[in-house]
Amino acid sequence: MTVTLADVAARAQVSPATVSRVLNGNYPVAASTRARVLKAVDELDYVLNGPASALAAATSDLVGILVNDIADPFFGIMAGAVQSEIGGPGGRAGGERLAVVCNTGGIPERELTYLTLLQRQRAAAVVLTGGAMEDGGHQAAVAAKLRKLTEAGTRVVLCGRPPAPDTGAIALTFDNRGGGRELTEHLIGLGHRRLGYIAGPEERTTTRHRLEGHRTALAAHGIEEDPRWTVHGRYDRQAGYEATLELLRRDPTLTAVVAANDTVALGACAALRDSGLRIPDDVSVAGFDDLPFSIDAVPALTTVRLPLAEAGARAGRVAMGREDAPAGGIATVRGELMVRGSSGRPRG
Amino acid sequence: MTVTLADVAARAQVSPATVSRVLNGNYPVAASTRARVLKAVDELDYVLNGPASALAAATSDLVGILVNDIADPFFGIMAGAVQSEIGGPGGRAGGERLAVVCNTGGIPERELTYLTLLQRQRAAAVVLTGGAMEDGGHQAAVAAKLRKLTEAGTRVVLCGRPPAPDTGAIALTFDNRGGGRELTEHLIGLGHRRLGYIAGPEERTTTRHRLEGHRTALAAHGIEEDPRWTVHGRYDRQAGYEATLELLRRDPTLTAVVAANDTVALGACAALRDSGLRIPDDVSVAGFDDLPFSIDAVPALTTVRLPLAEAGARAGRVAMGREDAPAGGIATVRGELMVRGSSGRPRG
DNA sequence: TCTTACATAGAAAGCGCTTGCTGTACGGCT
DNA sequence: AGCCGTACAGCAAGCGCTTTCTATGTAAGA
Repeated sequence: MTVTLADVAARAQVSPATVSRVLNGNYPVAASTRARVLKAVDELDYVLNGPASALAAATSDLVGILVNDIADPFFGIMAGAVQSEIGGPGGRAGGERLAVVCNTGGIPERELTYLTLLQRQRAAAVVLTGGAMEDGGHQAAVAAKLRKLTEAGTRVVLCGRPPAPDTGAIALTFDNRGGGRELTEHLIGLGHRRLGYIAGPEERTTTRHRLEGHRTALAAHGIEEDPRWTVHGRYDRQAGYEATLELLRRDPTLTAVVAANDTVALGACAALRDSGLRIPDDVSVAGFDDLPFSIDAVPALTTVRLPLAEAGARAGRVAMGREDAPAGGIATVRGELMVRGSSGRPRG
Repeated sequence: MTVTLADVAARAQVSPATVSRVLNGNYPVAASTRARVLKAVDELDYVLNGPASALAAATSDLVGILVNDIADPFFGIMAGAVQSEIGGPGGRAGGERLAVVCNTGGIPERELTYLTLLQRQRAAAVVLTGGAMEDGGHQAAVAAKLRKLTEAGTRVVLCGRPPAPDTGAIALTFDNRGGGRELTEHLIGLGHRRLGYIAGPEERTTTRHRLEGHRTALAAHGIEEDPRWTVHGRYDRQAGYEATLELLRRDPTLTAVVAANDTVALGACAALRDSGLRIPDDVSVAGFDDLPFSIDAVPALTTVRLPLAEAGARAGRVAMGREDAPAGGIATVRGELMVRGSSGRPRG
């Protein structure tokens, strides 16, 4: 049998109530008593029963973090930052909180299941990172779930995700549209007029917003877009590789390739190299996110830097109520254009 | 007030016991009754109270995964694989389990705190990934904790970590020593005799084992190592960059640089390039792990591929009792040498 | 027809903790 | 000296669920 509060109480010659109060430190206990209790706890190697405590107190110290792909540093960086702020071990603030990182794999139903699981655990807060799926029914279902959570007192923060109106969720949204526009404008400014675009999976807000930004820039400069210039694919290297080959096949005269994110851009670079094209002399390449490895690409990747760690940290603080929510519950986080070696003037 | 089991019972005109049994499906319930209960659950939007359930049943559906750095794909890939196997949402197997990814940041005390937190939550299983710290006291403390956990019925699996004897923990250990040896032998085989080594942080098993492998190879070929050829640093790009400059400063005649992992190797490449040296013509570079971006380095990185996803998946299955533990509770996972463009014959 | 067994459903006793309320000293007042 | 406020400590009632044991209705066996 494991050691219980009562065992500690018996050994310290006090009531269980007193032990509980010593452990929670939310009620006056005489120093001598406290010492006696602590000694007993130590001697018996007592560990609080989390579920019992959560049940009785109707609160929990679990914080959920939903990510699309935990193996992708884009999410890893945000998740790590959130975690560092929620006052888990190492965080100075109050009680120890346990961060639960949930990997949805970008699968709508999994996202919902995890939210239910978190709701079941009576999570103290939930942070949803990354773009949302655009399937109508799913969005409504998620919104309903989020509303339930906030109503039950769980703080919900969206990090790098569009706002979810009327759910009580706080949103720190990335300005994907603005970043996309800026990036493409940079290329247009260099003289590019024929730009391929490798978009992410369809039905994703991130994908759509970045693409919209790209198109806005084209339109603003009177560039008519050829439908063949856009290819959709997953957010991974291989998709970038294949999409680039496809782009090249469709229109070998392209002078630039804009990728939905850095990982995809890396695949694009590989495809271009394998096709005997030089970067940026023959074709310029641009990514998005500015993940750590982007600067190590050769040539270094021109991209839009998203302050992932900062945004994650802020999301964590907001989730813990340690920082005020932005006005209106919505804040926009801007990206910063990073011009590097992979983009240059088009040939000729 | 939130909806409770009793509410559902009342609405379905059955006892709470019956509702519980329908929900858990571990006791015969007439089909008609079950349907009625399920209907009530649906209508009331009932969500089980996790803590209460865990308390009463003395079990929990939480599975902990400890990682050193969640922003590092090395850990992200393993964590994702573990998670995909523990039967969380998406996993077909039985109950929904919640994976708790805990970021220790490589800090000993945090590791311990997280283990206590997991113990407090009565986690069903715990997977510890990556190398262990070699601080004696800490190791003993962790071992004691692990023993407690296994004694309490929590399954403990070490993934990519040396075995912890007498703790009841199951170990899937990476053959870092063998990989390190093979890698260096490859370079020696190419003709290198003056090899720099950028090791990871000291007091880490991974660091030590890889370095030992390297030295074993040198010794086997009668190469006397110059103490100046080894530099320690963090497992990140910047550390690799700085260490490489330091190495070059100490001995400009080095013809190869072996890094503790791929990320460090990338930093090394950058430093070499910035120093006007060509890879591999002037200096060969090698990494370890074969993370996804390694193949995109220019030239592609010679490295040792560790089957992170496979190991993680296996660890997950073992943790769930879905796969038998290896004989003796210890299995060694080998790496595979990947020879690519970053290594070549030394000049001259 | 009466017993024996089986399939379900309910009653109730906790699981280990928190917390509102109720003592009980003790020191400082008037 | 008598009273009250303060500072602790304990009692006991749950928190919402699981599960053992018991009760009941029914089908099968004698």
